[in-house]
Amino acid sequence: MGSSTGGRPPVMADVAKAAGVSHQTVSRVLNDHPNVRAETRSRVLEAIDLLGYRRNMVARALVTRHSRTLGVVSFDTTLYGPASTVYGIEQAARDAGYFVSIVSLRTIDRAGVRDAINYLIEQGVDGIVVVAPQRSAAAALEDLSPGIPIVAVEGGHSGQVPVVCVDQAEGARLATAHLLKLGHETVWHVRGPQDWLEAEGRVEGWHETLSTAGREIPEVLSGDWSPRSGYEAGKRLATMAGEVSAVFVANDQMSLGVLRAFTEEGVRVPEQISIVGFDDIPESEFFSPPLTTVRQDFGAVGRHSIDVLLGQLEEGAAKVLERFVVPPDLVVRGSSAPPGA
Amino acid sequence: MGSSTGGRPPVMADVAKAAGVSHQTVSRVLNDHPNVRAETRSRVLEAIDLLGYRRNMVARALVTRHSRTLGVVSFDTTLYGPASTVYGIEQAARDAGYFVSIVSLRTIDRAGVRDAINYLIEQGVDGIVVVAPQRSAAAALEDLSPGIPIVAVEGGHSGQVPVVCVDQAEGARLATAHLLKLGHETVWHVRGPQDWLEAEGRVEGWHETLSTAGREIPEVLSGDWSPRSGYEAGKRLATMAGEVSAVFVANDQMSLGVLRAFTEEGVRVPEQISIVGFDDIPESEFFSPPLTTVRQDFGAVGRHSIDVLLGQLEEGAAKVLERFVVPPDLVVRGSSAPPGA
DNA sequence: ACTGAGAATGTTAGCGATAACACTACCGAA
DNA sequence: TTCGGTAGTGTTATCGCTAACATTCTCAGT
Repeated sequence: MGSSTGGRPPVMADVAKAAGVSHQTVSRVLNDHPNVRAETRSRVLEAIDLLGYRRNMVARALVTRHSRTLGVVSFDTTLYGPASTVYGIEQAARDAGYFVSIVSLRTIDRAGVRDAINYLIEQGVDGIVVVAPQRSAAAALEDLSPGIPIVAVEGGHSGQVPVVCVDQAEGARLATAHLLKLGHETVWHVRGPQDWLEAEGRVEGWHETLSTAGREIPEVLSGDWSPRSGYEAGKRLATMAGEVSAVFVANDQMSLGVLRAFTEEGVRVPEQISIVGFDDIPESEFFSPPLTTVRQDFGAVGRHSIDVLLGQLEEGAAKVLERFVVPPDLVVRGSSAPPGA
Repeated sequence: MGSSTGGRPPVMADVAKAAGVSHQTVSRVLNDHPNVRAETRSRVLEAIDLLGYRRNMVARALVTRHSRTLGVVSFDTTLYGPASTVYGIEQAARDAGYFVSIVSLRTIDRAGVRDAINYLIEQGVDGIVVVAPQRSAAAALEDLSPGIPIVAVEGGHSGQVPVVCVDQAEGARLATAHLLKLGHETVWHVRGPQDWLEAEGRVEGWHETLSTAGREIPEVLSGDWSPRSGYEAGKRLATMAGEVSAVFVANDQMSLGVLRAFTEEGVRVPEQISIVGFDDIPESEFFSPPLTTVRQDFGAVGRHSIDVLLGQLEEGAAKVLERFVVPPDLVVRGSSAPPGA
């Protein structure tokens, strides 16, 4: 590749010299300016190819004040939900011609989120998506230095930034109503961890559906999203097998734990107890029995968050603080059936 | 925040004026140069705080020629393996004071990988980690424009770049030997997709262990990592329940599918057939029965890849092209037992 | 008091690109 | 012929920072 540039990678001036034009003309070719003669353009392109020239985006970003890079702040991208969301965001960003820089927090707290955001701003990102599924993370969005567009995914309606999220309460309503419609007297619930907004939303939808239907509202069991915590909840539910006929579990991983506990305790699903999960991870279809669950469209969440972000970027700060809600779907499989079936 | 900078974000010169020093002194404070009087330093820091100044890393990168950003090229970061690897890389990079820019490919082919790498180089990353678990991706590393350190994770020994990976063959040996030791005559295998190096490595270790032990080598079944493909393989294996007593499945998701198929066909695990998986995803412990599997330490892979990359960065190109292998572990659970137990 | 070595600070010159403006052709209309 | 408009190109300034060198200050040793 690079010849006659003395070892160092070629810069625009080298291309200009090789093509016999000014560096500005090279810049025009690179940026598709209309006022360049076709012959000149091809001569420049030839020189670029010959020298193996690559534009220095850092220098470009310095003068244009745009890096065409977006920042993403997330939490534990090993979990299916966050991983899928981040993937969706990355794909949507790239389709829009943007790069993605990721900061994956180990623990989420106000300071961590704020630091991550500052870190990204220093790096010169044009906008930031914060995947903030926890109350404490959402809170961190309250005290923000303005000046850069931010979108929260799965965050609360903090009022400070636009939010894109799946309608958790609606998903819980679908799940609970499905079980009631099958004929169950009431529905038990294994909720997610306290600090998570998604867990709250699911409790809310479940609670609302039961009370609207005038049903008894059982004590809520708690988990931390992990299969193990579901297993523990399942052990407790198994001891109450007489009074429990249907359980709405706040995610699929915990559902797996509940199923395992039931299997160990000889509780048959769905004959004795029906189970509905949440997320529709790829494994759910192959649980024993296959899990009825609520599917979230993470790809849509990613795309919308990028849409909103780029909207802010292009239309300036005057943009309305929207709240974009993606509807979930119920996927019915073998883990739910009429009581005593 | 920012006052007296006329609306625009403050720059170093603004801080300098506010502190009554030159911008160079501000730079020195920011870069922890020794030759700054303590009193001056604190005056500068005060001004920084007062103005809400944030250093422009883009300008800094332009002059230092280092962005302190690393690029990661990956494939389908929704899968547990890649997601965990990327997470490990990101954490290790941040601990080392580096940012991470991610390009997540939808499909992996030579052109895609090369474009992604060029894309990242243009962006000014200091080095690149390519998570290239497929043969075609590894091939893309052959024809590389040099000039920037690259490390392959899970890639083949292409000879062009250093590689960090888990010893797949060793994991397969552990799994197969475990089943033989339990007393099984031979071990069947459900392999991963053709193009994947990990799938090849696992086949290799399995095959080698069987032939070393002088056992018959059964026909290999194929899957694509998905639970569904495991399910289909499981259906076939169930029809041969008489002659099959042990199966080594190339990942945990497929193992789940196999388990599901066996459950449907009334094949009991581990009484009739033992199963060993690979990966140790968080769900495996709660399968029915809990899955014996091979654990990969993705965190270690991430850390080592960053180590190698930074090593290249700091010690120049003279670095040896190493191959760093992380050993896997066997995790014994309920899905494996002596034959006919 | 004088000197010289270092510490502490300031000044100038880029990094590699784009923006803004200046300039040269060339065209058709007056 | 003269003029104005526009397509095509070049020149200069600038983005915000650090490197390199220049300068001033401080203080011990004579």
